[in-house]
Amino acid sequence: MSEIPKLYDPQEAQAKWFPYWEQRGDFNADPDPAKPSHTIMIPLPNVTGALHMGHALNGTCQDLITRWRRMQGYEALWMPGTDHAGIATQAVVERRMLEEEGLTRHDLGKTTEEARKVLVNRIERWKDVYEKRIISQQKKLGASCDWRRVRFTLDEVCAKAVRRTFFKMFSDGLIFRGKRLVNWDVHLQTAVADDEVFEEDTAGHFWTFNYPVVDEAGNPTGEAIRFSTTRPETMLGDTAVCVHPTDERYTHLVGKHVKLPFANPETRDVNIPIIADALLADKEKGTGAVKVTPAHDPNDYACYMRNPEIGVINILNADGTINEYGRVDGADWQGIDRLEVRQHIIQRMTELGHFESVEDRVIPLKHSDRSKTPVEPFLSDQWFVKMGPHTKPDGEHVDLAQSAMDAVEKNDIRFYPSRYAKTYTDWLSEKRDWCISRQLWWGHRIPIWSTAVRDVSDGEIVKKQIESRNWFNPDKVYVWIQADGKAAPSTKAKVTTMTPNTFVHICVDDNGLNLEQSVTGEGFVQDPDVLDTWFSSALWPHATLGWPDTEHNPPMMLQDVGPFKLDSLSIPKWLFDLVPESIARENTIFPIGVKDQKLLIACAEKIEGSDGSDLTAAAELEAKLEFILERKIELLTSDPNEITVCIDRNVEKFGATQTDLEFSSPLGDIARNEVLPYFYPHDTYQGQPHDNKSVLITSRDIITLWVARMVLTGLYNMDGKVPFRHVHVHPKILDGFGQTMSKSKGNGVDPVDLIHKYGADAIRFTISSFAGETQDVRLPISYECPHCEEMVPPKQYKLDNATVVVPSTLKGEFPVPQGAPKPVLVCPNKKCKQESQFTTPLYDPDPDAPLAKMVSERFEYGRNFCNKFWNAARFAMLNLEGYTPDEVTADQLQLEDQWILSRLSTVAHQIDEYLGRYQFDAATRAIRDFTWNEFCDWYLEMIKPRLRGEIEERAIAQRVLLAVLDSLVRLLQPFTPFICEELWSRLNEIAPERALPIGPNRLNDESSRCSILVSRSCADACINAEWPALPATWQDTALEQRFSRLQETIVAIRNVRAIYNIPPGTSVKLLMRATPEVATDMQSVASQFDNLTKAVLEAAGADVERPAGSASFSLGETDGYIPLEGLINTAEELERQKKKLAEVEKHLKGTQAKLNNEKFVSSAPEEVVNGVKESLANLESQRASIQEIIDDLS
RNA sequence: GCACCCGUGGCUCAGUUGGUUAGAGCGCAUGCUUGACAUGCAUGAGGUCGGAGGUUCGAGUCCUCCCGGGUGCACCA
Repeated sequence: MSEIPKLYDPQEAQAKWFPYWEQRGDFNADPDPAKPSHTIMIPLPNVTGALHMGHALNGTCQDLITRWRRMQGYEALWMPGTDHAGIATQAVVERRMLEEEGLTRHDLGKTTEEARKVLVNRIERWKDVYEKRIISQQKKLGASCDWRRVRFTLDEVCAKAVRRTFFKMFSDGLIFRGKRLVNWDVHLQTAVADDEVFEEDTAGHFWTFNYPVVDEAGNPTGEAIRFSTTRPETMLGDTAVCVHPTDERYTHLVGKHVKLPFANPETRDVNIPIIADALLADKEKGTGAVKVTPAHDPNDYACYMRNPEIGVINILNADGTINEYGRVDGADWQGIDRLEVRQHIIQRMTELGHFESVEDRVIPLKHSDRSKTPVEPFLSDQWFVKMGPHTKPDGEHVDLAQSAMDAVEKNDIRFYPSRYAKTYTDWLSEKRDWCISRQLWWGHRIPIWSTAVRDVSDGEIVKKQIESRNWFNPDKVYVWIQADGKAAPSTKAKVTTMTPNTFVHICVDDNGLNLEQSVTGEGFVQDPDVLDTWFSSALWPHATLGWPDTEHNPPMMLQDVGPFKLDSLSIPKWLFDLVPESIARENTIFPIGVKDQKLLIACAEKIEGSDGSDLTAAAELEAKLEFILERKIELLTSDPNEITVCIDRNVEKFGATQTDLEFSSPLGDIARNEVLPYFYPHDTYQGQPHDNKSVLITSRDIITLWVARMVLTGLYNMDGKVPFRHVHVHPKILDGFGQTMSKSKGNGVDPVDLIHKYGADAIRFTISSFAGETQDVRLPISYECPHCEEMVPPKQYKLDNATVVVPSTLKGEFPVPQGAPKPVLVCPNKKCKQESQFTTPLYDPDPDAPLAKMVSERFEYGRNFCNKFWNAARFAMLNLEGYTPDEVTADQLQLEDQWILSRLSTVAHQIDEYLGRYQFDAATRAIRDFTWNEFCDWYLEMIKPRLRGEIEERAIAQRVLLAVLDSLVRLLQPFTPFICEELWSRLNEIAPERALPIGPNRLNDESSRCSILVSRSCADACINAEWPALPATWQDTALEQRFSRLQETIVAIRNVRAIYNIPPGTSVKLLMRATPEVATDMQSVASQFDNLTKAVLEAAGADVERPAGSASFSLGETDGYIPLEGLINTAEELERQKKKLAEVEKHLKGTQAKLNNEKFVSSAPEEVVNGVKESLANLESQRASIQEIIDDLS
């Protein structure tokens, strides 16, 4: 065996064991009817950027559960992947493009379609970089995902599911076209979602104007109606003035009109109605009258929906300039920016005498997160999914939101902690229709082709087109004729009527014909928009398992798997049989699947050319590719099926795409998707009852956006089956100031930096100790000086409206003045005082200069624990010389053995309970306390004499020690997998056969001579080892109580030793007064007093007298005396005892009062009363003892 | 405005259905250089559980109000 270093080296273990697991296929999960399944779908990270602490927490929880279930015998799938995150990713790439090249997306091609292709291409490259980085970060943390199954929301598998779902919903009439006010970013010329908008208080003005009231002929009546606005330019789009129906100032005007002072009668009505609407107008606010601009204000739009006769006028172009409605009476503002037009209008209104007043006001203005510019409310056509009750064309009733609420109501899905069910239900109960179209280029393009029918002859042409096309197949193509002004879809459209002002929308099923080619040029144009990112991520749980393909398992990606053995992969047997031996030789090549009667083969380790040369060397691979292909084909010409070869790392070079890597059988009856029914929650699998556990582990901010939508699409697509049974919501990680961590605040910590400093196990262990049920964890962070590793605390810095975090010892100014040097961190360590850069959102660091990383000392918790555990194992292994595996019987066990086994069983059961409720913090504490405070501090110390003793007692101690250590390594594997695998391999080397505690016998059954520990050989790897199932009967409360009496006594002796400063090497005498039973018990463990605190038990019994000049302690049941003639200061000892007495008397008083209270005695439960009585007796006995000592001393 | 969460020793957090003397880690103090571990060992100090009421034999735990911190959703002419 190699030497065991004193310090655990996490980096070495990480480098060694992750590739080991991956190559062995330990993370792989494939359907196995003999095993129950456990599924976790990763909350897919965005490819926008690298992972942060929140992801680390999220990943740790999932990996913990996955590893735990895997050891318990579940086929545990943790599905990895990433999200294309439409708007966020496109915005990042566009912003970089603009900063670095001065290009907008429109500059990328001559036509929009061309530019679109170029942009998407660029984003794809960005995605490749970050996807890789994200996956490598996750692997560094030890994530045991089935990495063969990595999915991306835009890949072909997900795209199929998206198109099928869209078609299904469309033909069910659940998808419709409607108007909606969006937040329009005039700078990026795109809509931004509500959650991508931030509010900023901006200095603005609050103008009051008036509109003259006119009579029916349009002549002024002399009256005017006053109103206020912060955006005067919207007057161009006013279509009404609104008052409250009970506002007596205005009731006589309702139904009359006002004249827009300078409106152009050629483009619009110049007289607009005065309407009453209680929801819009508020008597108390402003003048009580409000102008209505439906196209540019959400409330006004809602008012218009209630009063459609007033009409809508959109006055803006996409770039924020005013459109043709800017051509007004006496001026032309078309093409001028809205803010400039605002000034013109104020001036014009003033000239015409309609200005009343203006005041300064701070206005909360919505800004785009992406461009940081103000957004404009902008009315546009969007696609929606109906969330509430709906009748499908076939008459069936659906209610997507309701179905998702019911699933939680019926407990098909449970939230942990349960309070989050409320967030979920509250949001769903609004049943607000889901706007699914986004004006972006990066995403799933909406599979709709449309054309407008302007007049009757147009309609006839389109009608003939549709009817005559051979591509029209009612099952694959769904046509929706959207009549003017009608938002909801008609019933399944027959192409009969084709009235003017109609839109014809065609949606094609994924398996339908290629409409793009068929209809392009026929007047049909594909919708330019893409789908909301959440539309594809909502399908994640079933799409990644291959839905809607029922005939093939989802394809897998083999990436960087390295050399592996043929038999280590879970390949269906039938496929295995197909491989000719000549291909399988050297275990280097294995079949991947069959496609179009072609066998796909991957080779991994070494391919020999005919001349014996190694063709797998990376540099040579490409050049000799053709040769290999030919060679293999030639080799197999006797086979009726043609053979294609593909290589794991470079699939695409062989002309195969990811989707070619399909597991499918050439035999018809096996050709079905097994992965979906096995891993998606079903109660049965292959006709047998099936135990599937599945949990979604996520943070609370996406309960609505993501969790709710996964449930409703899951129920909709999967015949009413929920996508997961549990939802665990974990806390958020905040910085030391209590703010969320983010790049823009400069307080984001890169988990990889932490892993580098403390080790992955330490990070995992610390993180899981945070993950409790009460939300939000503060993680104070520091900058680490790159020169001397000094920790530099952060401080907050207010910058404009944002708060950023910067080092507290800083040289330089914020914001950085033009041309001035960037601020730098100055190390506060007097011996260092060197400067360095630091992570900040304020500017990019120079790549060459040293950078202070962000770390947190909190992770020493985990690091120290790992090291402690390492050394405990080290101690055990150093003491295993001469170990022989054999049975241990109950009567061979010492007190400490029985105790540690009782504790072990208790803790193992606790861990199962806690993990089952996702209480990671409690589980972590339990295993830590056991390992450190019980196993190390007491058990190891107590068996040291036996390990140095005679052969027989040494052998028993070794066996029990090894059994406990073995269980401990297993129990810790989910928490700290790397160190456990390292220890496991060392244990397998030293003691391949070791005791696995099993068996039903009670430890305290002295008459039993049955073996309670049975040796057996262990699994190769800890990751696959059996999870400890320790008999609950080993837990022995009485024994644990006996043991704590011993512990308390030892602590009391140590206390005396510390107080009187007795050197560690000096022995003391100990006398104990106790009941005969306790005295006997103490005598039986007398050697431990000597061992643990150098105290020699001289006497124990009921009649032991306190020797003069003794230090004393009283524990209620027992009193102890340590003769310290000469050492003891009588006055000090007296003082100490008096203090103790006062303490005891205080508690005694309270306890007596309780028992004197008749109501307490009569109404409290019996065991509580008995407990108090016991406590009283104990206290009284203590008081008596202490009093006696005091009398003696004074 | 509505909803949810949090406030426990200097710091970060536990505290199960109310029930004997409220716990831990870090930090602090004192003492430990020989074999598992100073990323360690031993001992100790430090808390009227944000405030005020209430329910109860009994409240850190339940109820009401208030104060402070956070989050989500709505709204802001």
